[in-house]
Amino acid sequence: MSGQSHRKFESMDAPADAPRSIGDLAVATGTKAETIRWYERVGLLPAPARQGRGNYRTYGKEHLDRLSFLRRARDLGFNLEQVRALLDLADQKDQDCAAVSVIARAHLDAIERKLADLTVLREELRRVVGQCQHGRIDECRIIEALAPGMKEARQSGRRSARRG
Amino acid sequence: MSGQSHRKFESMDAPADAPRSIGDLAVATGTKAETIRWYERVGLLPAPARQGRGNYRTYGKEHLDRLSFLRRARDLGFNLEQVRALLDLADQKDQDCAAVSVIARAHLDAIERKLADLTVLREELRRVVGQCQHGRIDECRIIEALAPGMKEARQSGRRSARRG
DNA sequence: CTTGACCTTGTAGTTACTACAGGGCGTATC
DNA sequence: GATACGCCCTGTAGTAACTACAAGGTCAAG
Repeated sequence: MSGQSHRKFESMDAPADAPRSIGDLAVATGTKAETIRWYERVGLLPAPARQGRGNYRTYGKEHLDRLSFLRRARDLGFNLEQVRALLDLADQKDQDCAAVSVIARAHLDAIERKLADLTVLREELRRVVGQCQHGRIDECRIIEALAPGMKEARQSGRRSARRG
Repeated sequence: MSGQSHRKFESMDAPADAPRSIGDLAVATGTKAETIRWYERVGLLPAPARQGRGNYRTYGKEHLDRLSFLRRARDLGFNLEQVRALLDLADQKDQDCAAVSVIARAHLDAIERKLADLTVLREELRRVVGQCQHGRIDECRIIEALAPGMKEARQSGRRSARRG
């Protein structure tokens, strides 16, 4: 892949702080090059130096670290606004880290809420699936379970999941 | 809210099959009017009759049922493609309901995978959050957990950058 | 007649990317 | 030197599932 054909920059076996092309950084962090450029455009990654007439981006260790941080936070489910806040905080090394904790805890709470919702949802779907007798549609319990009102009018104002 | 000021159509206390304005339908199903119009535009809800010079949409019970079905399926986490398939199936009442079951089961599987993922994630975040000692950022364990290589970036320490 | 809630259409914004299109650059090989 | 190929560049448009206006028309009450 990268680092064995005619590449311009150092390959991945080179020292970790050697300059890297966007492709190298992409491989090293498991991020597509297009995504990296996009992070730069929206201000999550600083614009790297450009080298040569090709105007190619040249990344160093600080980019690798920052992007790794970003991707790991994304993997943990933080959204980009949160990631941006965390990155800003990480740059202020002499500040109190309480703000970091607040963001992380808020996210943990959100995940726990989502887990609870999904658990309820799973039970309901299990019930729904379990009721299917493989008959014809007009006696299918799945449809019935999904649209209680389609057989007889009934409504209640419960709306909770989704949108979080 | 709806159904007590000078409204054009029947309020929600009226018979369930009375014609409804888009606002009434919105309240009855917990859906925004804009979303209902959007469902119509993408073919998930049939275009209702229009009444009067105002060209207002006029909904009947079949719309209420169909939209309730749609919203309930969305609440259960089906995406719109799946909902569309379910609605199409529900319209073909003499078909076998095995297809419905397949969709529901596939979705149940997806939910179970999502639950497993989220559980892992929660544990990881809990661990991360639990390590915070509320000190300064440059010794914050949360930041460290997100990017082990980053804190040393400008601090002269040198260690090999790991990457999985 | 004015007010104001409601409706209409249409377009653009959201999140977090992804997918091209159309072109330039760098190195290896013939 | 020519060619081939892989990588890079910018810019635009597309995705899901809505949401948020903007600019205007309609209806019923006071």
